[in-house]
Amino acid sequence: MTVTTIEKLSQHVGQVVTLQGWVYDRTSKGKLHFVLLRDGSGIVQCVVFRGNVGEDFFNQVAGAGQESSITLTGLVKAEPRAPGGFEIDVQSGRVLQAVQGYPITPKEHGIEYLMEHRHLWLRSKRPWAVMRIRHAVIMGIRNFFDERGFTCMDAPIFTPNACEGTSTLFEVPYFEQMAYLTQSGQLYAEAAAMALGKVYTFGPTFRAEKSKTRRHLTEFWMIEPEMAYATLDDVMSLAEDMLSYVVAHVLKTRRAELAVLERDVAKLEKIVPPFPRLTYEEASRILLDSPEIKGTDLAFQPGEDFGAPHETIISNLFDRPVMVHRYPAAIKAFYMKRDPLDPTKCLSVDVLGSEGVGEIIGGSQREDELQLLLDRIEHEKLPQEAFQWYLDLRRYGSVPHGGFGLGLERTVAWICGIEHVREAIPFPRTIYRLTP
RNA sequence: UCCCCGGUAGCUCAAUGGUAGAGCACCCGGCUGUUAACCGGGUUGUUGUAGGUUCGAGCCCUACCCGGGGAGCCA
Repeated sequence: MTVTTIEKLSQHVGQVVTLQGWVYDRTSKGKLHFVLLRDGSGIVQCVVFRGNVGEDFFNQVAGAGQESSITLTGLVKAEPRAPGGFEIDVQSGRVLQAVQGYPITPKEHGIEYLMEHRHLWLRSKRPWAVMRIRHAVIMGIRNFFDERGFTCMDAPIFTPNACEGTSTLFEVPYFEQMAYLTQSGQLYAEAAAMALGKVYTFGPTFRAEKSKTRRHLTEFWMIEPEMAYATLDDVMSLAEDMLSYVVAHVLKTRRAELAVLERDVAKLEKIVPPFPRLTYEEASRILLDSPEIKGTDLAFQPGEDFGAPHETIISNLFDRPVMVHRYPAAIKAFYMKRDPLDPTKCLSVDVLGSEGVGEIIGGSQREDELQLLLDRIEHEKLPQEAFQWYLDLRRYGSVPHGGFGLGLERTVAWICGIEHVREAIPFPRTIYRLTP
């Protein structure tokens, strides 16, 4: 007898197989049960006739509510009446645990209730699809960098100081001193790039910002490639190629999951290079002329950073991600290199996801001249002693280099077409949620 | 930190200041093709907490707690 998984059933039509899973839903009709069985790889309808399995097992299934653990053995049939097109004609089985009163029913639930039961909610179709796509995104990213000769070099999570100095950090006791949870692996990625040329970090990142929006988590995963001998153009090309590669990988391997989420696949199929590139100045002119916000509280102030509504306006003009580059240096981080053609600007880029989802990537060419970097650190009133090791990178063999940071959950949310990043991570951490 | 919204049965929600309700879930019975099954019957309440106003508060007032949406900041 073959033990298999639901996603492989098409290879077993006409055979007797055993499935190991849980009752996703059941409807009973006198002498038969329709058991929707899920096993993590998918969901399949199993038909249990009293005449085929015997009184005993039939009655056990009758008492097996949602999420009862159960194994079923039966004949795999192609069956157009069944959801998914396949069906198991059950011959025997075993109820490991009969469950009554599973808290998440097929009916509607509020988000608070679902978040409170996230450990169980993960079993439902929608989180299942999102998590499978999240995995495909991660695999796509790793394959992309691997194919391009990047080495994964993860940065520490305990850090001695702020890397950008501005964001709020989580402080934790570290023996006799205080440490901070990392808010970016970038400075370490720069050191790694000087050692291995092309590298990326892939790890959790922590921001103690008191943000309460659909785009924010206090703990999220970030991918940060960094390349020696790279310019801003190289950084933008890398971002464009990587996003296209990842979307193509998801389209190739996660069609069923996108269908569960009712994602408009045609919109994803348009995500191919080249992405539109706008300078900050060009984007500013669009915003200043935008009738949507002209004269309102949201009106754009030249020289300022873009707010979320501004990003949405720009992103909605295109059918693929937009790269906005050369922001004013004054509103960007100290390590970003000035534009030699306009020293008020820096060689930075933000990539705004399509369909108005906002920023998914922030990157730049880094300042590689020691003195200019020292000037910036002083100007920003950052503690110079904390950056001595970082400054060494400019003392010993400094080269032009750059990279970016990609927010994994924002990317997954964008590809899945879901509203809120909290659904793009298994156990979200937000300002008011630390459990489960 | 600021602005807005919410908290009533296990869940989703109703309820002019005047007896706290429905659907679903759950339990019992019926049904060999269900897709959120259907039909009949049944069980379910510290109205977030603490005060206050009132003859009378789920409803009005105050404070607090919890959550949701947004701003700022960011990925």
